[in-house]
Amino acid sequence: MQMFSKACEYGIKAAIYIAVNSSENKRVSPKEISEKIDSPQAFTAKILQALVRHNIIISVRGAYGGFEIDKTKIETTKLSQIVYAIDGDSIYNGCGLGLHTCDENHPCPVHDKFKLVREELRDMLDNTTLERLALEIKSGVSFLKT
Amino acid sequence: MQMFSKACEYGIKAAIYIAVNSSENKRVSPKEISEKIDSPQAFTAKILQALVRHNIIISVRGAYGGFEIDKTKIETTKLSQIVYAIDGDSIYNGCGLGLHTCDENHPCPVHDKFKLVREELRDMLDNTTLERLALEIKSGVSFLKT
DNA sequence: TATAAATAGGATAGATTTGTCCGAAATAAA
DNA sequence: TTTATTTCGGACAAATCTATCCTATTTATA
Ligand code: FES
Ligand code: FES
Repeated sequence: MQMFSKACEYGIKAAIYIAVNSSENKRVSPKEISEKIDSPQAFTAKILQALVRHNIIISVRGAYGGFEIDKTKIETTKLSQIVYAIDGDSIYNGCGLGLHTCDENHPCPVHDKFKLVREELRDMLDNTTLERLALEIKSGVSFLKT
Repeated sequence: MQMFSKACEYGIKAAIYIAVNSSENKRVSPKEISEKIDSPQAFTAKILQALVRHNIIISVRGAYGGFEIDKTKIETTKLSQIVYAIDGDSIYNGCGLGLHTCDENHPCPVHDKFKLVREELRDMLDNTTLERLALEIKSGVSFLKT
């Protein structure tokens, strides 16, 4: 079960790391980020660009630049927004067995159960904020690598 | 969210189609299967071989051959066995954010929630038999394509 | 204005997954 | 025993995902 793509994994962890630092008014570089979340640097930079385009994080070009996230956005940004920016809406639509449409009136054999699991995942993504995840990292309750 | 690989999707649907037919004492060919479940024929044949190697279905070579499944096995085979035969145990282990190990004492930021979703998926796979899925197809409650 | 530092973005390479092709091996029936 | 049929299995091809490299562009500071 590949819940998220690699790109999405890196994006989530990078966003959390940026949130942790922005809460302390520190801008961070792709180099630092990829070291701290254990991800390939150039690939991570690409993913950061996507998060910038979706207005989840802010990039500052030029000397003394880097990535940061608006403090108010740390509180409001949900995991679902990050996943959407990178993987699109594939979480919400699509049949678990690849039928052309996931439809109550024309369900595949695992539709009912699959839908439950997916709903739970959706709730999880919709109800988890960057703020909470960043706090858990700061307090040492959870970790971004190893 | 790619819950199952394409190979796994095809494998599940193929196994159900074979079960439906074996319950009526009909052997089926990869050609017929792939038409009925809307999957690429040669690729599907490869996946069927994996199911044969894992003793989930039986293949009969030569003229009048094809694939079938032991009637007693229709009742006992669980979805989890099919998934395991094709995708391995990736459903049960591995961190949702790619940490080297998924560990209660060193959890990633989404560990608790992720674990819940995964447990639910695991229960679903462990408690769903081929028999029930085949019956739902026969009764027209669910569908294998479109 | 010149320079150094940093992100943006296109081109490309590697890895994995998905999919195809074809000959070999097996089997039932004529 | 021959033939037609069918799965098996290896080689190969295409598509997608992951990852790297290099140059352009932007910006702060001297
Ligand atoms: S139709 Fe397959 S998951 Fe809904
Ligand atoms: S450590 Fe990430 S899911 Fe368990």
